Amino acid sequence: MFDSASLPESQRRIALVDVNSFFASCERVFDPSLEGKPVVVLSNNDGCVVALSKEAKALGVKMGIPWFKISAWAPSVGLVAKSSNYELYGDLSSRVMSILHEFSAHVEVYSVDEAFLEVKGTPEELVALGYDIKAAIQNKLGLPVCVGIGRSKTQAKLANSGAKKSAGLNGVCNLDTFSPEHIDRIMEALPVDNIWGIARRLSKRLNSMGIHTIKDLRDADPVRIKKKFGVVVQRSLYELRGIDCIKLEGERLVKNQVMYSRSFATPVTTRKQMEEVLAVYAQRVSKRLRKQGSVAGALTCFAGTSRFANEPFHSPYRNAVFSVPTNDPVEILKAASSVLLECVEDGRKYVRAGIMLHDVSPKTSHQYLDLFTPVHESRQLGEVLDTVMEKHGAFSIGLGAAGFKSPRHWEMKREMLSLRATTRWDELATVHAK
DNA sequence: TCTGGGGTCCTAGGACCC
DNA sequence: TCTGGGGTCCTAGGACCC
Repeated sequence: MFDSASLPESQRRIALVDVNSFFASCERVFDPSLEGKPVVVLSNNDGCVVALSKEAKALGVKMGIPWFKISAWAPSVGLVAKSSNYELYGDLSSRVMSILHEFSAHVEVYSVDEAFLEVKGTPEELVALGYDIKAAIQNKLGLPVCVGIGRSKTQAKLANSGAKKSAGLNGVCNLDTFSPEHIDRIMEALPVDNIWGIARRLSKRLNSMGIHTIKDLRDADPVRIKKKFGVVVQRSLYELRGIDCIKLEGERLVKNQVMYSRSFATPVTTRKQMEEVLAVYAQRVSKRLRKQGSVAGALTCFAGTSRFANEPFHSPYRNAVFSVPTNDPVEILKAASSVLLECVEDGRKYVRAGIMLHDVSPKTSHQYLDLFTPVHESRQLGEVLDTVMEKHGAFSIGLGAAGFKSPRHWEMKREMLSLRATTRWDELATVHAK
């Protein structure tokens, strides 16, 4: 463990550790033949590109492009596509995070592939620490990371993108090692939307006020910025100056909102089919809720036709409130279908649907009387479904319309799936001796 | 033919209260 | 006929993130 306790508070810094092209790098861990090749990972249904290796970026492939638009061209440039394998990524992610805990007592897991760490030390010590972290994750997992270090999360983000872009830094960038003049030059060269928290809309409005670069925002008047853009942009401004306003948080294990939503492999066109969909989705969303030990007080249920079709875009959604907070799949299904099915129209081509649960709270906080406990919940139906599916597969049991043995036509398509090598015994990687 | 999924935080405005 | 002002809570929607 890096001992930071004896160092003064003024040497406290924030490091952002981020796995390079995370999904693509995970694919490479168990398929070394992908090393050095352009690789993309596709969203569910093999729809769009959601992750790209550096070689794929160099070919000009863009994040979010639909796979069907480049699949014919891909072989001619050696571009390899993989379906997303979230089981594998999730497992490697938790291994990365546990390694990071060896380097700091305070780690905030920010997303599947990045974390903020509290670190202390002189600028040189912190650069050395960055290389240690990088080497540990490379050696233990075979995943490449970059480390950015600054006085605030926003500075750490900026440093991290520097570490990624500038080959001379070898993947570690500590802003404290640059002179103020050098930092000015860096900030002057970067458009304001390179900042964490400033995207297209805000940067357009900032531009119209004459704020074009990161330096422009850093040096702007905070009061004026707050008045025009609110506290969020003002915080970014202070963070750029090195005042940390966005505190390091603990890991958020319990979500305030839980959603299950999927696009269909082929459109759903009738209420009857939509009812099947909701039955499956209710089961899955309630499983997520039970997994974090919560109950929900309300839900939103939605469906949508394609934005890209000739027919007018139609996306009905409805809310429902439970009389008693619940995680019971039967209650969730009843509520979802009663509100959504009345606004779903036979004959339309729905391409997606979802169920979102709100007012999520810990189950233990509701010590309500037996009288008010939904009858299915009192029989632990949700847990029974979880157990049977765990043992006999996702289609072995289901609620009402979802209780079919075979997959439905609208179920997800993943044609280029890699092995779930770290979580399934029957999908272990095979090593071939030469 | 084929265009992702799962979150967070903030704000403005309405409802309601005294 | 006249019709305040301040506070809180809730919700929908916007913007952002990965």
